Amino acid sequence: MVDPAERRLLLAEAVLRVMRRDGLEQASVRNVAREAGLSMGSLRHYFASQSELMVFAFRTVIDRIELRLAGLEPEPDPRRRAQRVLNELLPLDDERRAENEVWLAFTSRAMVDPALRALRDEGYDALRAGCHTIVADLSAAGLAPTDVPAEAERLHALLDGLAVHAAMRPDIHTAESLTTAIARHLDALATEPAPRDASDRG
Amino acid sequence: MVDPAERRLLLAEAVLRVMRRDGLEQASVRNVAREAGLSMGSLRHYFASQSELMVFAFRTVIDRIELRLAGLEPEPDPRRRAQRVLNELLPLDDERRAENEVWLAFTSRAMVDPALRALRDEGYDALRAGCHTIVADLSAAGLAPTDVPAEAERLHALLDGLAVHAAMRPDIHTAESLTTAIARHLDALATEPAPRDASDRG
DNA sequence: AAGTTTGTAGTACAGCTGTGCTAACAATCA
DNA sequence: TGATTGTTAGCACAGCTGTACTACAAACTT
Repeated sequence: MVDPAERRLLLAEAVLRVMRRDGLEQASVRNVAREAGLSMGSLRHYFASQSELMVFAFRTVIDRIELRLAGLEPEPDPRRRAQRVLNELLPLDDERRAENEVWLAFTSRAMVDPALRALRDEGYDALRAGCHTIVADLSAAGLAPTDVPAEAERLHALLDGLAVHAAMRPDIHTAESLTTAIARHLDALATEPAPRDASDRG
Repeated sequence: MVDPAERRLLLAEAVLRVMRRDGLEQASVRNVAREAGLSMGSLRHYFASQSELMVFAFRTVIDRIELRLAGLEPEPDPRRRAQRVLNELLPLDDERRAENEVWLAFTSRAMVDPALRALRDEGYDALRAGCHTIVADLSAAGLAPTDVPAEAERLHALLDGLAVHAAMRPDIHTAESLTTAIARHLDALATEPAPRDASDRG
């Protein structure tokens, strides 16, 4: 007998493999069951519907990312801590490249699938909060402007933009170029710590 | 009799409507034909395959964006020109919000659909080139750092990141907040025109 | 030991898909 | 006039989809 929770994980991983190889629309109940080496009936024993399976697969990805972040060794220097956390979120190796592609597919699907929307928003909020913390710490150390919410939003957008670009053009956006891009942004934040006048925008 | 080119456009617009309302996977030959008020047979007269229809619909979106950019009135001041071009690329109104959602769906699909990949890369290259031009002009006027390729990449990622965020959370990312975010970035570029030392990154 | 729950498999069903095919109608040209 | 071409419609086909259902074995409970 296999642990049910473990079997659900195996099925979630089968979903992710199929999604990455053939696209989200190929992640049918049949294809996922075959990928996992199970029958349709078995799969349905663990997930009552396809939607449930998809939600669980997405949740698995989110959990994995959060676990990795929580496992980072403590780093007192805010600049180095920022770089490490952000590097952990970028698709620098194959495992995270896969997660990134899956994230993109789920994000797109969540535009029209209410069940996935809540999860997507959860991931969005978590990433936004993480960026806020990073910028707040940098700002407190004089390494970022004082307008923390604005800089957090900018960092968040930059991070997701880089992730999308890396998914689209993995040949151009190598691990090194992504890391460098983030490092450059953090450097730039440190050189403009003075609050700017908000009256001459537009 | 209707102009064939015009009818193809009508069908492409039907694709975009269905995609935005029900998701890309609902943009089947049948649904699109019904949306356009035509029979399946008629649709197939204009597009020999579903792939052809999709590619044409994507191309329509790209053409529309390029047309809008080309129609911008000339603006001598590089800072204001940058802001205007970038505002044109952000999902600030309903029409461009629709385009943005469609772009996201196509981008996701292009991960596994070779026919769309070429178009997606074309759009990516065009946007990248546009960002490069903007930054180069700003840099020449002393309003941006001298490392133009790096800053172009940063601006490009920021732009796409904001677009993704706006698609995910249109309630948070209003037209005003998007415009402000870009304006703030352009301001920030102007305050750090000195080239930075590349040796202490990481 | 009997009964109950849990896991696995297989099948059936209605509904959708893309595509190929045929037929009818309109317009143009010889 | 007849013939050809362009346009619209509709159907048939094979194949896939999610879900419901039954059947059977293994494990656990009482």
